[in-house]
Amino acid sequence: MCFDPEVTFESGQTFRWKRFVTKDEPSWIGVISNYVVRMRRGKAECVAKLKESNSNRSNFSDDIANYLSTNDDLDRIVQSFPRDEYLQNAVKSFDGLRVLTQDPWECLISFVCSINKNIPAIKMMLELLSMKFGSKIRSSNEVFYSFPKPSTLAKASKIDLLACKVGFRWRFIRFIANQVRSGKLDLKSVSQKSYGQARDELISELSGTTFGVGPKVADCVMLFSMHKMEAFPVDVWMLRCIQSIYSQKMGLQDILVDKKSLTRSTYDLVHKSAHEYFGRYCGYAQQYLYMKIRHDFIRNKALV
DNA sequence: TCCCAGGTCCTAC
DNA sequence: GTAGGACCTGGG
Repeated sequence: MCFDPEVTFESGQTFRWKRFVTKDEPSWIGVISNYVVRMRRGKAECVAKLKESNSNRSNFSDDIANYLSTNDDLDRIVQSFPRDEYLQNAVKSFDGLRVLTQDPWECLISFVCSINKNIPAIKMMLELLSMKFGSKIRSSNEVFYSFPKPSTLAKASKIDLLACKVGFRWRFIRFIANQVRSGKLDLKSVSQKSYGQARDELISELSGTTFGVGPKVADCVMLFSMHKMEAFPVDVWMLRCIQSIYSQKMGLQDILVDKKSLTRSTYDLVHKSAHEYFGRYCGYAQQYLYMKIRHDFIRNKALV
C-alpha cells in the first residue's frame, strides 16, 4: 500500500496527529476511533485503547484500513487525471498522499473550526476541545484524548467553549452538536446518500439542520470523511491555484479575475468546471493541488 | 497598528 | 443574486 504519513497528515485534511522522532525514524501518534495509534510508513500500531469502548463493535485493523482508505486504487485514480504538467508534478512530489476516511462528526466540527483560521490555530482549538470535553486515554507514559461526543458539546457552556479559543464558532459548534445529538442531523444516513444530496443536506440554507456550514466546509466533510470523490473544496489556496494555473483551461478567466472570495453561485461554477476538467476523482486532484500550491507559495515567499 | 487566516452569515442594494 | 462588512483571536 502506498501511504506516506508525513504527506497525508500534513495535507490539511486532519489536524490532530502529532509528529515524533524516535531512533531517527519519524512516527505519528493520533486517535482513530477508540484507539491511540502510532503510525509509521506502512505500519500502524495500537498504543492504547479507550476503556469505555465496546471491543465487539470495532476491530483495530479494519478501523485502520477504513481510515486510510486502503481500498482506493491510487494508480487508477492518478491515471484518470488530465495530462497537465502542474498536476502531474504535484502527483510526483506528493507520492503517498491518501484521502482519509475520517469520522464525519469529528471532521465536521474540525472544518467548522477552520473557518477564517490558519492551520496552527485550528490544531490548537481541536486540541483544547478534546482536552476539555473528550475522554482520557492513557498509554504507558502519556495521556491522549478522544474527540468530544456530540452530547458533550451540545451541553457545553459558552464560557467553556470560548476557553477553547473557538471564538464566534462556539454558536456553530453547539448548534450542530445539538442537531446531531437529537438525531435531526444523522451523519451516517447523510454519508449513504449521493454527493449532491449529502452536500445539500449539510448546507444550512437548504436543510436548516446545520448552521455555520457553507459549501466549502460541506465539501471538506464530503471528501475527508464520506469519501465522495466528486467533492472539490475550494478555499483561498485552491482559488489562487485555479486563478494562476487553470482559469484559462477551465474557461473561468473572466469570472475569477481579481476575486479574493467566492459567492455561492461562483463556488458552484468552479466546482462544476473542476469536476469536468479533473474528472470523477477530482477530490484527489484537489488534495495534490492543495499541497503543491501551498508548498510553492511558501517556497517563493522564502526566496523573496 | 494592521493584516491575514483551508468561510459563513447578514444586510443593503 | 451579489458585494461588502462583521465576526473571535493569535501571530507575523
